[in-house]
Amino acid sequence: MGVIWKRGSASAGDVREALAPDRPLKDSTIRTVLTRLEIKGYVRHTAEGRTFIYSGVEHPRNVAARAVKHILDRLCHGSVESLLAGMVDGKMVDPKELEQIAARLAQERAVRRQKPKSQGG
Amino acid sequence: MGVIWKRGSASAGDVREALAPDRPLKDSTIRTVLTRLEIKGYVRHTAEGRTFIYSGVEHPRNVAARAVKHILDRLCHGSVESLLAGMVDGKMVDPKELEQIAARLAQERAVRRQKPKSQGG
DNA sequence: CCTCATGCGCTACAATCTGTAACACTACAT
DNA sequence: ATGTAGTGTTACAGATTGTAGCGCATGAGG
Repeated sequence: MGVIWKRGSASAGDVREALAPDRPLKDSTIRTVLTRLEIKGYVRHTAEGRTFIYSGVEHPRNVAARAVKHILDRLCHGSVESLLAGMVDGKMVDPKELEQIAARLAQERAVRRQKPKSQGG
Repeated sequence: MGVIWKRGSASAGDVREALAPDRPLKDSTIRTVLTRLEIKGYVRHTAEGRTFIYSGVEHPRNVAARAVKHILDRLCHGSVESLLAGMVDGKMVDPKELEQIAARLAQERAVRRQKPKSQGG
């Protein structure tokens, strides 16, 4: 997945080359994994000539968001506050920074509300 | 895990009873799972007479925080902002609410700084 | 002391997931 | 026709997960 996300899309060969320094894998290995990922719905492919080009079905950020939601529900009774508190506690985020991020996010939303018919998406 | 976290601690029997309505499992099944959890370090037990009382090693909130950190690193290049943006996007959190939470968290930290020698251990 | 119920340790077994790969077949370039 | 790159199919070991049986020890009761 990493490789595909980093590059946007990639063929089996591309993935193989990208991974090669770390893990010199056989061509078939890569393809097996790619196929499995596709079966699970994480990637999709289109044929470019006789070569399959794989690309992620979803933005990693969305995948992340869903994963976190899952954690949230299972481990924090759905409370975002509890989760963030835990992260602050574990020094994974700085509360000050968090405030700024939250502010930016809120403002962004506000802007989007103001002009909801921007032709994006 | 859920049962143990909800109750703080529990014996195999307790867990079994708690789970029974949903999934009527054999006694040995529960114990196997509990043992496995212990091997993996998620729970710990103390003997109460001949009965083992299991309790979680860590607060679920900490477990959650670590899990999220993992996601953060793998899927968001470590950017909290990206993650939260994704969650706002997916309507998992409200940015307004996020601001409030961040504010509370920041203040909480500030307070803790001010009187760092509160005897809470 | 003998017997019964309760709870533990150990072992088991199928299903699934994960990592790795070989082999056979096809299509394109020469 | 031949070689090469790329595909589909199949395989296989190790780990994880869900579920459970069996035998042994120990406390309760007679």
